[in-house]
Amino acid sequence: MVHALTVRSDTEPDGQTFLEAARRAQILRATAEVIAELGYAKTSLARIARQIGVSKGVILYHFTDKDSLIRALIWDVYERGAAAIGAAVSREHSASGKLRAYISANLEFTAAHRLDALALVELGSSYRTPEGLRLDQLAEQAMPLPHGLAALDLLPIFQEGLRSGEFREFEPAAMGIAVRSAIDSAGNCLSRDPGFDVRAFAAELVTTFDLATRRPT
Amino acid sequence: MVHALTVRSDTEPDGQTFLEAARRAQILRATAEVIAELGYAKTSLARIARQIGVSKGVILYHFTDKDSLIRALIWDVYERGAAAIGAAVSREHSASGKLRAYISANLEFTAAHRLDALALVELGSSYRTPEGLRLDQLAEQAMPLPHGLAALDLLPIFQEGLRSGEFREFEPAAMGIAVRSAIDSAGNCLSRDPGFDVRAFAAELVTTFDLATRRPT
Amino acid sequence: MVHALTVRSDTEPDGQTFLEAARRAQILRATAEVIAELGYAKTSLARIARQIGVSKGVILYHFTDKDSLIRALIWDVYERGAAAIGAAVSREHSASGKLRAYISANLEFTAAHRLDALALVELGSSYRTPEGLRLDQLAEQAMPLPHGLAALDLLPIFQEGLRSGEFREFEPAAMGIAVRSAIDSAGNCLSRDPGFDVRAFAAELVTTFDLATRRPT
Amino acid sequence: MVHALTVRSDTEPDGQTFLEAARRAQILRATAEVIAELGYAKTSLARIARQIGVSKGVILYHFTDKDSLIRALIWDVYERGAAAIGAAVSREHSASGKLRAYISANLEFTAAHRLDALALVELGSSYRTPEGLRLDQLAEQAMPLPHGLAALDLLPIFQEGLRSGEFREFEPAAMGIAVRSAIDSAGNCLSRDPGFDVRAFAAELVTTFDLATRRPT
DNA sequence: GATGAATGAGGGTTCATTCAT
DNA sequence: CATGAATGAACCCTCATTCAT
Repeated sequence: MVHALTVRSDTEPDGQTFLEAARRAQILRATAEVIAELGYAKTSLARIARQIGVSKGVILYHFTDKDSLIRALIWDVYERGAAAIGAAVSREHSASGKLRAYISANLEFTAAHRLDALALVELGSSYRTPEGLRLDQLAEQAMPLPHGLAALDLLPIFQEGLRSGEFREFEPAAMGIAVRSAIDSAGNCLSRDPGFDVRAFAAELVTTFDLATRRPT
Repeated sequence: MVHALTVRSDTEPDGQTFLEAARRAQILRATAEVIAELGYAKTSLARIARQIGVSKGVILYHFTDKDSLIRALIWDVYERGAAAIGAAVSREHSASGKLRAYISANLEFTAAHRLDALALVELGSSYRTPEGLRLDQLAEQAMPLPHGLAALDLLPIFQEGLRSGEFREFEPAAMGIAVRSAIDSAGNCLSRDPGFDVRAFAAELVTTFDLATRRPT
Repeated sequence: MVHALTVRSDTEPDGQTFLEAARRAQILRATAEVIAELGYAKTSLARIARQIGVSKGVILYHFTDKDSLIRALIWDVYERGAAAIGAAVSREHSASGKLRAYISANLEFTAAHRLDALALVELGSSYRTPEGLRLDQLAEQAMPLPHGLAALDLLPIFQEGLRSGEFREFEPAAMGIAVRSAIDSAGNCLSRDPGFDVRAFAAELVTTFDLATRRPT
Repeated sequence: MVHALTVRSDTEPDGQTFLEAARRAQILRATAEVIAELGYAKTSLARIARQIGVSKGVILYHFTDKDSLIRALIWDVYERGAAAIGAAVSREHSASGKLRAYISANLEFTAAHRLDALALVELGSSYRTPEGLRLDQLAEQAMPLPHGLAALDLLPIFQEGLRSGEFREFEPAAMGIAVRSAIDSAGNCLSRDPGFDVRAFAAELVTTFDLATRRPT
């Protein structure tokens, strides 16, 4: 017992307790659940607390702010998503291969982490920082994002394909918008219809954007 | 004064005064302005009233509810949009022509009515009915929508093209999602970057989805 | 009735209704009461509202902020106090006469408006602006104060008496502190002991500081 | 561990450990620091704990209450102040000498222990017991105060001087208020202007109240 | 001795809504 | 028609305090 008190083997390198980390994870999960179910506008700390069955204070004990809670969730999902997508993309060597991998990996992540994906899409459209910035504007500047996030950027892929002649001539920015918005729609579809087949949808998108980008032979 | 209240000699066929209609239109416009500028979450009746320079009560006199105000705005924009788009689509006779017209007309409407389009996109992602339904879910069931809204439905176009063999084989629902989400993105782009060239974007989308849907020769 | 609706004779030149002004005054009074009784730290909007028997919202309807409510109270009392004191001081022509008038008028105001004086003293020591400034620091810079407030400044009186030789040599700033703090103490005394004789106290202070400042003959 | 808890071989006569006393002193000091810097209203246990770099619990382990912590601080400063002042006063034999000593010693203490003096002044105006009593009211009844505190009482000095004819006729209570409030102002001045010259101020006050009290020759 | 975790009361504030005028 | 006034619920947040470890 003295041992336990002094050695503190329950302290992690990053200064967080096991229990602390578990609580944070639990809260983040509950937050995603509530956002996915009710939408961000109706997501209150009280509602999140009720989801877990604790008092409101618990949340503010583990996260300084409502805002920082939301950002932690964003970061958390981004990080895991970017890692998966980045890995898949970098396994491919042609631009069209990378595009296919990008779409597939994105939707694979959506399928595998429905709740997170849903929450993120909802946040993408409804969350604003206290200063009024949207999630994507935030990503550009204020919030330090995981390195792998670069993997979420389509432009390098398009530029590579355009340079190599693999792709037909098109405006990369516009195509990027089309691809991303299609991908993000999957989350919405899922929330409307739990039976929505994300993987089938992925296959359709892959073909669609393959045809839309490839230089006709 | 009692006179004015009861006789209502200026009553229109549908039971609305001229002035009444003007006020409603003014309020709807102000609502769109505020939503476009601040986002739906920060759109309060007080803020809308301030936009016009009247008291909050005015709004609730003309609209029973905040919710019914929002629905009226949605209906209003839908109606005008659907009319324009429906007309453009019906001028075409081939499925691919209709698809091109659909995309162009949509974005033309966005370009011509930035405020309305912006507001509608914002509402599409952030608004929920008191029962928790989203705009599109609402469209499907609860709210009686203008007849012309069917014009917003892509599926008939796709089905026609698939039946006639003009289009390659694809899943109409998935393609519909891709097209609609790409179109709706224009509103977001516009709100983030006022200089965003909607018509150039339209041209890109037309080509993109033409290539994506046409049966390869 | 039509008359009443259209003419709106109840609107004052400054844009405030009679009723509005009355409510504001009532709220200000209640605020002073609560501050005087419980101290600023325990003065909450809820408590003030309860004092009047209305809901919290009423207060925030008439005053944007808790802070602006407090400032309105400060301004209100200052203005009336400064007017009275300034008038009394300017009726005198010698420096020592002005000092006597200054002390007397201050305490006369305290005696006549116990609640206000008490609240102001309490605010002087406990209130801080959201940025952390005290009342006197606020007076120096941020808040536009009534013109007559200059009347509250002792330094000109001391400087005049020193220049004319009417006063002995002393440090005006230090003497100012002594005089003001003695005056302000009356409020505290009053709150501790409702029977405290402010006017007798005033007479003592007049003599005390007369002796302390006059050039000995 | 159980051992350490039960045996307490390092227990002092008054039941306090050496370490215990040191912790208490450290906490009291931190409390004074925070109060002096932020004012009593913004002084939370969390803030005090952070000042030392410990958890909130530590404070509540050593002091049952926030209130008892504050009282302990008051007592502590009073005790030391009263000792210094009492000693200085008792070295004088004339009433006027004692008054001069009283003023000088008070401000000397303020100058020497700025933090403590500042905290005490702040508490004097902002602290209230849970029952709503102010510091001075508390001193009169509720809190057992160090014996030496009587040294802080001016009345005996005044009464002595009045009886002996050394002082002119005046109301001792009123004069006491004037003197004490002037002295206490030094703390405020110090917190507003760190460069405030307390000793010069002391000299001014000594002269001022000497003139104000002495029987004119 | 000390910590981290959790609670619950209360604070200020926003806002849709109601109502008398 | 329109306004001003008021309400009450909900929201985010702070903080003293309790408790198991």
